[in-house]
Order: sequence, then structure tokens, then C-alpha cells
Amino acid sequence: MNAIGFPTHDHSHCIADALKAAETLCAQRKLQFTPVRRRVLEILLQEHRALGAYGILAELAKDGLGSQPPAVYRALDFLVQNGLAHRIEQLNAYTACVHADRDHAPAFLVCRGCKAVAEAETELNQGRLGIAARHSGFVIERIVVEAEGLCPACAEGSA
Amino acid sequence: MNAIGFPTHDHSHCIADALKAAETLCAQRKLQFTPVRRRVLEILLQEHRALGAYGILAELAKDGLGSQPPAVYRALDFLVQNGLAHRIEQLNAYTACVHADRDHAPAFLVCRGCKAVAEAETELNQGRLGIAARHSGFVIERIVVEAEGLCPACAEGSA
DNA sequence: ATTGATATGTTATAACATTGCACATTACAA
DNA sequence: TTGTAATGTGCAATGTTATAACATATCAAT
Ligand SMILES: [Zn+2]
Ligand SMILES: [Zn+2]
Ligand SMILES: [Zn+2]
Ligand SMILES: [Zn+2]
Repeated sequence: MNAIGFPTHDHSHCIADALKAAETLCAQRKLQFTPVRRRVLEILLQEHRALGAYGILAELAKDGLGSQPPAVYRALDFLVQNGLAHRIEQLNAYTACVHADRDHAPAFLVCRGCKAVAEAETELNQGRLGIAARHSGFVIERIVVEAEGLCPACAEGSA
Repeated sequence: MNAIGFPTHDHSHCIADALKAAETLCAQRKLQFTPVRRRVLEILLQEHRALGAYGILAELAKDGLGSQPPAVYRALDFLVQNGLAHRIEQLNAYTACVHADRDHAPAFLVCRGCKAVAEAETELNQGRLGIAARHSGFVIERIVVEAEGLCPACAEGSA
């Protein structure tokens, strides 16, 4: 699938591939890809959208995999920590990473209409902010880049 | 003062000037710069840091200017709406704008040590994300750019 | 068997944010 | 100046997101 933009794609493959990749990655790094963690990733992969922790928790609960907030937050911590998912700060929500294998600084297009999220990449010390940082001796460790706007479908609808 | 970086500066001027500018701006746009709104901006201006809504509320309450959450959230909405303050998404917190006069797309350096915030500028359709957006027909309306890292002082301390 | 490391379960609470309604103030035009 | 609409405030309740604190389970290495 194309990570950038809002193309249609074979989503079942998309999910299966990502889960497979996560398995491999966890095996390599000797991380435990437990049922809860796997299920949370699966839930996130269902849609290319950002889901809130409590929404995910509701799904989890249906499978009897945890009913209290810490269950989902711990799984999300694990996934985010290991690059399998990302937090969308402007929504206090989470989305599966579309290329968890490579190390990357993610950037997002977030549709305010349908809440769809597309992941792109950025550089840590790019542009004016990077210049400002170097100028002042600020050391950038992580960068949040999230564009809010309308995806083609939603722009069409509101036109 | 220098908006970019973490220089020392005459902070009392900094505050007075910003308040004056806000007054002027509100007069021009026929907006009501009420005591609550003024005081919240003043509180934000005290430090070049991000403050949480409830922290601000506590200060407000000391002056008898409101004791319930809506008081502060309304004022913050007003300030953010009119470009006098910005929301730092990664902290769920707020900071005063350092150049509220000009229309701009703000970007931030946020120190994870001392929570200091420096404001810089960015462009709406910059870099790879802009390219991705144009490519897919996504219309960017707002962009969140927040770098997390260590300011010179904190980097020194942790070395 | 004991220990240590990791993951999970459970309860409670902190922190952030909004809704709804009544009342007060301000703006503005008749 | 007075009526009226728009805007701002006070207050109570509620909703949403996130973490603290403590207990238990599992499993592997000693
Ligand atoms: Zn990613
Ligand atoms: Zn959309
Ligand atoms: Zn600004
Ligand atoms: Zn610092």
C-alpha cells in the first residue's frame, strides 16, 4: 500500500502484513508480542484512523483481554515505544504505523472530517525549526508534525 | 526579545509589550479584552513555558476571577482563536504567543527538562508533508509542529 | 525452592475538557 | 434613553484521557 495519501488498497493484506512484520520485529528484538499487544495493534490496523484509548479498550474488553484503562495504556506504550504505533497528539489518540520496520520520524495528515490518518515522513532537524534549534543549542530528540485539514473525499463533500 | 531560542531578555518589558499589543489588537478587531482574558494572558506571559488549564485556573481563582474550568477554557479559547496564545498539543497545555500581531503558523521547541517553550515559525505546506498533501489532494488548514528535546541549560545539567 | 524479570489484574484517582442553563454585561439601533 | 440581541460569566454536573499504587501471575535462571 501507499503510505502517503488516501489511496484505496487491499486492506486485508495491509493488516496481515503489518501483523506479520510486527511478529518478526518482536522476535528479532526478543520482545513479547503478547495477546493483548497483538490485539491492540490489530484493532488499530482495522482502519487507517486514530482511535482513542477508551475506544480500543472497549474492543479489548469484548475479547476478555482487559477491562481497565491500564491494560490498553500499557499495550499502547509498548507499541509506541517500539515504533509499531504512533500517538496523534492533536487527538489524544493512536494509530498503527504503516512501516514499522524502518526507523523514522513520522508526520501525519489528519482529516478533520472523517478522522482518517495518513502517515508520511519528516526529518528531525528540518526547516526553520531545525535552524532555530541549532542556533540556540536546543537538542531535538523527537518531533511532532501533524497537519489538520480535509482529505479529498471530505473536501468534495463540503464543496 | 528573540522569539527563537532560549536567550535571556528583559522579561518585564516582554510582558508589558505583549499585553499592550493584545490591547491594541483587540481594539482594532472590536474584541472584548475582558479582565479574565487579560489576566489569563498575563499568567501565560509570566513565563515562557506551557501551563496547564488547571494551573492557570488556580492563579485566576486567587484573583477571584473565576473558579470553574469553563472560565479558563473560555478565556483560552478566545486567546488561541485570536492568535494571542497557542496550545501545545503534546502537553495539553498553553503558552502565550510571542508575536501575536503577525499572522503565522507557529512551531515550537519544547524542553522536556524544564518545560520551557520557544516559538518559531513554519510554513503550512512545507517539506515532505506538503508534498504528500499536494500529491493526494489533501488540503492542509493547520499544522502542528512541536519539537521535544533539551534546552541548552538542561542539556548541560544532564551531561 | 528461591529469586528476579516481565506482564497483567484491580482499584482508585489525577488531569484535562465540555455541556447546559441561568444571570449579567455590553453593544447598538430604534 | 430604552429595548433588544449578542456576548460574556457563574455554577453544577458530567465526560474524557491518563496514571499511581498495589497485588498477582508466569516463567526462566540460579
Ligand atoms: Zn510510522
Ligand atoms: Zn476525510
Ligand atoms: Zn505565535
Ligand atoms: Zn530546559
